[in-house]
Amino acid sequence: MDKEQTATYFSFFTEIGILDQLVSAGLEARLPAGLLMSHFTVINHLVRVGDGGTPLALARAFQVPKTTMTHTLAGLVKHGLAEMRPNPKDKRSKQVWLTEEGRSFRKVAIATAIPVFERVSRKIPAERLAEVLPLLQELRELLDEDRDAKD
Amino acid sequence: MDKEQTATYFSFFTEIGILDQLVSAGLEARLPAGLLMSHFTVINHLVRVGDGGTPLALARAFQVPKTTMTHTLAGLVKHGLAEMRPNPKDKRSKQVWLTEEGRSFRKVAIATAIPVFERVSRKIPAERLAEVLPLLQELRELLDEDRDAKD
DNA sequence: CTCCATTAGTACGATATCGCACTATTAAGT
DNA sequence: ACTTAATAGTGCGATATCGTACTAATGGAG
Repeated sequence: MDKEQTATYFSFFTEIGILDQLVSAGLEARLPAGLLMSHFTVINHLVRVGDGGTPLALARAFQVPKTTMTHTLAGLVKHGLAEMRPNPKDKRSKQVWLTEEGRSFRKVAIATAIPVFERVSRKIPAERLAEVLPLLQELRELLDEDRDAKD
Repeated sequence: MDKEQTATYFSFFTEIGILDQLVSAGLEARLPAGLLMSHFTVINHLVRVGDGGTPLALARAFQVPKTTMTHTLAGLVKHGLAEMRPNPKDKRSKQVWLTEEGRSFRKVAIATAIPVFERVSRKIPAERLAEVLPLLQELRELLDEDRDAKD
């Protein structure tokens, strides 16, 4: 791979990182006290993908050590946003379920971001982002598959 | 803003977050022991924007508390990747300068990512990312300006 | 010049994240 | 069935990140 191509990929992912930093910091500042981005992203994942999965599955989905997920889930349970149930199929394991509070928490959190979206939309309408979305999803799936690669 | 537009913005930023998570976790796993993503991103920023700035300026650039930046910079100094000098224009302040080790560390770190870029390039050539890059940069600048917004 | 609000950095305690080691359970080989 | 390897989750100690409070220096008002 030549230098220019490498630079393109690297610049792209650098921008991704900066964007995530800006969005995460902005959203986290609007969350209720005691709740962090990690809590929100887990809740969001459970809504998108469906709940009832195991803590370990969540840890893998987020590329995070399972001990970290244990801690994050404990926080969600403490705030009444999720509940842990024994896994009937495996006595070692558990299931993570959203509560109603968890689902409404997500809605409220997203709602707080709408003013930001509106300011962005003056310069960048939703259609322009929608055009790019498939590329991002394709890229995400590609990197997801690539996780186990050795080098 | 209607529901569909909101969903588009939100999905977009969700993808951004997932992508960053995948890329960061992958790159961090390739860094030398004791060095984290925070160290790499600061080094990278210093190369891109130029060194000699103050710790506080870095903290603001990364949307991070200044105490966090103090800690991260201490790690860079400890590993010989950067050095702190007194700021001749302000005796309260300091300047952060990259060492040669710091610059070569960045090159090595980027090089370890090239295999990933190459696997991605089989499905998504650099040109397709280059097309999208201006949009990401525009979006980043927009969000950057929006930081101080009240609601 | 003096006063004092502001700013740059740090010390310190609290929480988040991580790696390692351990228990309980399951799965696999014989 | 028995033995062993692999898996799911947790306890615990280490480091990262964050919020508060502090010191030193700056800069502006009078």
